[in-house]
Amino acid sequence: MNKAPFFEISKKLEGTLARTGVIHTPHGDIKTPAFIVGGTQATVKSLTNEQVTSLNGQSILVNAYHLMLRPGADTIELSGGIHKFMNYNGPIFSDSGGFQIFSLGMAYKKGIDITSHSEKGDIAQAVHSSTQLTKVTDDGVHFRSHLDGSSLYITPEISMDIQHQIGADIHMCFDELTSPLAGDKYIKSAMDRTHIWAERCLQRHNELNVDHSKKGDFLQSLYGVVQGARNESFRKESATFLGSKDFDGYGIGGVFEPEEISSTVRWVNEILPEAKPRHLLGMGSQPADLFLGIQYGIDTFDCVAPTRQARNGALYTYDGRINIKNSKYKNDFSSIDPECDCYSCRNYTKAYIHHLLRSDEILGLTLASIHNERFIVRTVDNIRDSINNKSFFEYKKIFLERYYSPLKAKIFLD
RNA sequence: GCGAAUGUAGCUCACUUGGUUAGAGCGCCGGGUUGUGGUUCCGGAGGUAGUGGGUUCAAUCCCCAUCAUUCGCC
Repeated sequence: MNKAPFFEISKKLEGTLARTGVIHTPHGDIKTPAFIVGGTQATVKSLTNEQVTSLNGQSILVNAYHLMLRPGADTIELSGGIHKFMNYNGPIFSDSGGFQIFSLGMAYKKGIDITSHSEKGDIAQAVHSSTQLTKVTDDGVHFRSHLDGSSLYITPEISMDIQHQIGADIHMCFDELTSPLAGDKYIKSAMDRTHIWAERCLQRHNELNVDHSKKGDFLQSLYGVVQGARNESFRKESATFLGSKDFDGYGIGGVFEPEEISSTVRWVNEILPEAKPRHLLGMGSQPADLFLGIQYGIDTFDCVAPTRQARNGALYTYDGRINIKNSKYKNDFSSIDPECDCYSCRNYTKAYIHHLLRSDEILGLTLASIHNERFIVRTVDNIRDSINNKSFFEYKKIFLERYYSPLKAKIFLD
């Protein structure tokens, strides 16, 4: 069972952990650094795959948790795999669903999740809500479907079975995410469990790949997922442990704030094997995330916020974020950003998109999503170019000082 | 012309057997969203209770007049 080279580094930026390169997958290459477009339920909300491709999206990330609930992994397997099911022939990542089970899944649509509670510092509530609807054992996790409340059980092996049935190119290990505000004792035990689960995932994954090989199907890849919250020694321990195992790449989970990137992500990436790609899970909704992540060694990002924010009217411009639903745009017939090359900016005005979103018209979601997704994808593409031509730091300074303010950008420029 | 019903926030309507600061939904103004929450979440502004009298310690509420709207009848 010989796999082609999975990741190749092209250029490294001296004095940083940044690099450019290529991830080779059975469904095409990904030039890195790259922003992986969020397509949780086997669709990038409001966009066709052609639109994703035309805004230069190189790859889509789907979510095993959502897909196992609906339509079910069996249906996707029966259809011929996720690429055929959703008619997307580019590289596809799948997330294990660990995050949903530990945060979203238990309190879906109730405004209660670990992130929001960590913002409020409401540890008791976060811990309470995280223990109410899920039960973690060393073997696996009992939890309830957010769709119908039915009881479900996932182990690392079941997660790999599901992900292989779905059939993406790159999978994530089933991990246990902890609140950054949880106690060290719990963070440590969850991390240790995540490590054992990672070994179990890897073993099952390799067995499943043998099956694929026998059938002549393409081989799938697996990333280990680093945890350890904000604790430096835990993060380093996690990176050391997982880095010694034969994963194809690594996901970094449990990072919530851009300020954590220059600490947490750096600790981890200084240890992880340089020759393997690193994916920052769930981060990348603002330029600072992208510049810092790449500077500290991230190769790929995924984040649903650009499209979610677009659907709610928050649009990126080089001069900062605007809310297109504000009344001041009612009669503004200029494009969202005069420097933007996206389909929406080339063809439509602020006033029109303002009207569509206020009227709850479906096209508004599409035009806004195209703009935001293009803005983020282009920014990562431009950062990649800036590494190749060694202008990274100049580009970063100019971009961030303009997007935020020179004062605010300062915390990201050290 | 006669009779009836209804007039409370921009709109549609509540509540009050008469008693602190008259509420809701929608709309309006603004903010949030990071391993997905389109139809969402969080704030905020906005009312001389049609108008004028009367009864009462106290009226959006009871009474009278008047105006407006709607329906019905001549």
